[in-house]
Amino acid sequence: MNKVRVRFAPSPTGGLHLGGIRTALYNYLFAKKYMGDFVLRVEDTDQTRYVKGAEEYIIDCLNWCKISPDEGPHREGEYGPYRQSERKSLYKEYAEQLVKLGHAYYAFDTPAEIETMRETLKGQGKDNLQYDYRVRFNMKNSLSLSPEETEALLKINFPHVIRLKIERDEFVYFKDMIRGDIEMSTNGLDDKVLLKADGMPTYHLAVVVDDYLMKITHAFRGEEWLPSAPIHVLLWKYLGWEKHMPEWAHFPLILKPDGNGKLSKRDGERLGFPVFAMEWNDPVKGEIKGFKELGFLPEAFLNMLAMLGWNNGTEQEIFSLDEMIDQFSIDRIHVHGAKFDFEKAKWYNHEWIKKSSVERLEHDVKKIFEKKGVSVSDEEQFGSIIELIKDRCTLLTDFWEQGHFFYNSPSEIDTASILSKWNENKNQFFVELIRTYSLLPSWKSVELENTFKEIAAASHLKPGELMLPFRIMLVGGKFGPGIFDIASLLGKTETIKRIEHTLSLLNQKI
RNA sequence: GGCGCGUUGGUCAAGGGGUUAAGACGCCUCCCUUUCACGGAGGAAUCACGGGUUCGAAUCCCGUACGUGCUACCA
Repeated sequence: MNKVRVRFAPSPTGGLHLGGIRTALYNYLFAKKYMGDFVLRVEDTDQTRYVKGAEEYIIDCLNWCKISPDEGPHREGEYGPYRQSERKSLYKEYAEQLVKLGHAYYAFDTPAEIETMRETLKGQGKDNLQYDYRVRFNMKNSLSLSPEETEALLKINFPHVIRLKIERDEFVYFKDMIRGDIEMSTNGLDDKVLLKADGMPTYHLAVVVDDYLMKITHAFRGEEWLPSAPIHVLLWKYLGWEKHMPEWAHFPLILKPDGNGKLSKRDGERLGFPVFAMEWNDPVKGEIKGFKELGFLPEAFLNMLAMLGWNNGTEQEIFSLDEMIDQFSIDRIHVHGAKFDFEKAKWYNHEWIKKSSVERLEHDVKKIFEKKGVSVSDEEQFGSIIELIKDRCTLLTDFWEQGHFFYNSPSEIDTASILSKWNENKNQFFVELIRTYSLLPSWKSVELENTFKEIAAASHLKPGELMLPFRIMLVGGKFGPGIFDIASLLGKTETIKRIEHTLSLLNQKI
């Protein structure tokens, strides 16, 4: 059996969204499972939609997700070039071969003429406005023109395209690895343009030629391609490559969480969640944040994406990339689309943060702190802080909210919550606490707690009544992990400083 | 409109003739915690509809409805 080769073939037209990454992921998983190659092919045949920087961005996203392609424009293999625009001359050759074989023809119609044809059809009450077997002999093409006329037009380089001649009343059969046997009539198909007037191929020609030349064994793509699959199957046949045709699989779509339709790039801003993997600097709309910037771990992002359309049949929901490679199978991919749920996406991230080691998180969290103007000097303390708070962080960015008070003393202190039940006894307790704490030989969480409780008992106060004030003194409000853990990590000097500070605030207010 | 593909709680889903129809997210209650989370225990909530086939259908067949995709010199 041939070596498995799959490809991810995005168009460099802007940010890479969820669906794109998932397609890349499934391709990657399949390739790695069968020790095959994962190829990146840039489908930049539409010059009008080309966006500068999009290609590099796509590669950056794949790298962030750790599903980097084995071959691509950034890493040439033996099947390059990997940009379709650089393969332009190849396609023409095959398109002309199809003309010679009688499966395609030159068409010289201007856009206006095609528009007229559609208007006429509409006028006749037809609702099928396609350029197909019903109208092609009335149009200006090498089928309706004499060979001499055609030759003359080609000679003066009259703008033209090459169209596939779709025969009527034929049936195309093919097998989809997810959906099984599929049969479609050619009657609904139009004579697709194969080669555009600018000499660039359309997707239909390019995908077949490139998959053949790049020795692709399995062609996976979104479900939106299913209706045009017969065109591709026909092309494989007409070009005489039928024996080399890849196996097909069409992935279900990712749908909008609210109403209807597939998730689009616009839905993110409308619904308040990211749709791109990473921040995309749109030339028109400016910066659009991605999952990365929002604080997602790539492991979680991929895990979430994988489960949106696939599972291994067990209750397991958390998978590492390696586990996914091990467990993946195309036939367990679902056949229907799934609505994207941002809440569930966050849940995956939370799970991944909880199970990640300090070593794994350190670097990312440090960058977030640095962005906020805090430079971490004590690595060991920082690690302990991460360990202490990671269970309460859903996003990486939550580490700041949960941990900033270790580095900055609270700018606002919720004295109101203390004041309502404040009295001289409590004040005395904290004065005594400062005195005792400052004499403490070691500064461990348990000892701090024991000492605290002993003094409370001696003062005839319930520790519970004192812990909330203590918490507010140290962090400013009613939040955060265990208060003695906080004090322990804060250190003696800082702890005492914060108690004194709040005490003086309280005295002013009484 | 035509053609294709779908349809299990609000969402993601397991299940493919006999099940009390798993599990997860979210929501609610309680426990733990004298903060908030985490964790633990419970709860509400589902087989689109109508016909068949069958002793028996969420599971098979047909129809309808609904959803979704395609119907470009875009991918």
